[in-house]
Amino acid sequence: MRLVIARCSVDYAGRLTAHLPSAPRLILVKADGSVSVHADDRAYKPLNWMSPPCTLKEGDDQRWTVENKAGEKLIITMEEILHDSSHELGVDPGLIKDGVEAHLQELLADRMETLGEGWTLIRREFPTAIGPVDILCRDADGTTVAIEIKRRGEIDGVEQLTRYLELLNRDPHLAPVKGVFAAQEIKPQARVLATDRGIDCVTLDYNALRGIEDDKLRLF
Amino acid sequence: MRLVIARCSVDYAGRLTAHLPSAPRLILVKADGSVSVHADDRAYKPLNWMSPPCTLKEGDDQRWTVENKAGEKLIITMEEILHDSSHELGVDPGLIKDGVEAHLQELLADRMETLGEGWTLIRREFPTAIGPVDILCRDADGTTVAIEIKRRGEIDGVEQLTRYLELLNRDPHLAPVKGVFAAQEIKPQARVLATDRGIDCVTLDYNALRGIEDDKLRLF
DNA sequence: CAGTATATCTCGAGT
DNA sequence: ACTCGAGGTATACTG
Repeated sequence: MRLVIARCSVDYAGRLTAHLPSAPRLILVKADGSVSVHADDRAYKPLNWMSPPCTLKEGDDQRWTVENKAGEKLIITMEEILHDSSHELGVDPGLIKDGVEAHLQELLADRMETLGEGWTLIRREFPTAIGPVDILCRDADGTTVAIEIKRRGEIDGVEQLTRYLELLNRDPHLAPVKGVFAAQEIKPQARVLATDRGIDCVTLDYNALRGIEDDKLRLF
Repeated sequence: MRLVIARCSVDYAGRLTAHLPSAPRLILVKADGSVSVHADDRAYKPLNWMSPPCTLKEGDDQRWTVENKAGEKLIITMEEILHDSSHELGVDPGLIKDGVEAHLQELLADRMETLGEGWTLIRREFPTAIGPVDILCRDADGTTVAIEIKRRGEIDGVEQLTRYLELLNRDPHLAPVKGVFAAQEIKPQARVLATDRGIDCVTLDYNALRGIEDDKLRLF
């Protein structure tokens, strides 16, 4: 990892064209060849960047050119180098996450009765031609139910579930298939759309589901 | 801007919980108080971060705690400081962009005849209850047409246009309203869905549109 | 390789 | 404060 603090101007030409007028900035050159240009605010997003794989050519005229295979170019014109240091970091062991959609899916699949007495799992990630349905199950009456799970339930998720339901209901072995939209939080617009389409909405309590799971584990 | 290279472990507790085992990393502390943790790969996304506004408390036990108003916490446990430097950068003049959807919309609105002879603009950003339609116009027959413009046309855009068309066609003053999905590039699946719904697809040539515009400007 | 869904998405505009 | 849409989205995963 190379850290350069420099007064520079930057031009990007690729999916769009963009220009940064001259100012002092941080330029990060990483071991994978990627380059990013940061201002002194905003944690997440660089002002400009080139994702790997890409190659950096350091011209003798203070002009750095970073290019990728698609022909996108990032040109950094150095006007004054204020700091320049390099550091060996090695490969990062990576992030361990918890609480995402995958975990909600596992937890709910393990406790279908959360949705109602007598509900039973058919399978998780039920495959269809347009992608896997998060959970396919049966309700107490034996009716097939497709469940779409999101952390935050928005309109896109309802559209997605609608497409799955259309497809599943064409299969005479499965039809009729009902829909359940399950999320930790469901946006009002998504709820309205879902209800309008006869899709039930369920708010999932992540901590409660996890608590149940913990209790289960304690039994063994 | 403060640059710290350190062997550290990191814990985030907020919208999810996440843990980074001990390894050498770059920690960026910016003038707005934001903090980000970078590995030696990937230009765009930090391993971990806290967006502003937030406050950093540097404990005496090598433990940094960054917290925001929502109670999200980023805890960095420093094990070995390998580099630590600070730099004054000042406020960045900011990015100048060109070529985004807004510009496509302007260009197309100025040259409706790109879509066919006799096509006329009604208005850009035509307001509806569920949001503005990019362009509302009339074709050569006088039929109302709603246009959705994207840089890259994917399924979401077709769904969005479909919702607009449903709504617009309920208005007897406008109905029947046809749909046109216009983008620099249209994904095959989006094209299939659009065609299936009777929506025409148009590929926009940004450079050609801009060229026409440049010619126009040259006349004055 | 392309297509799809996710993201601590971020960010900005509009209400 | 909230919602909605756009992003050079990036990134991971699946066929």
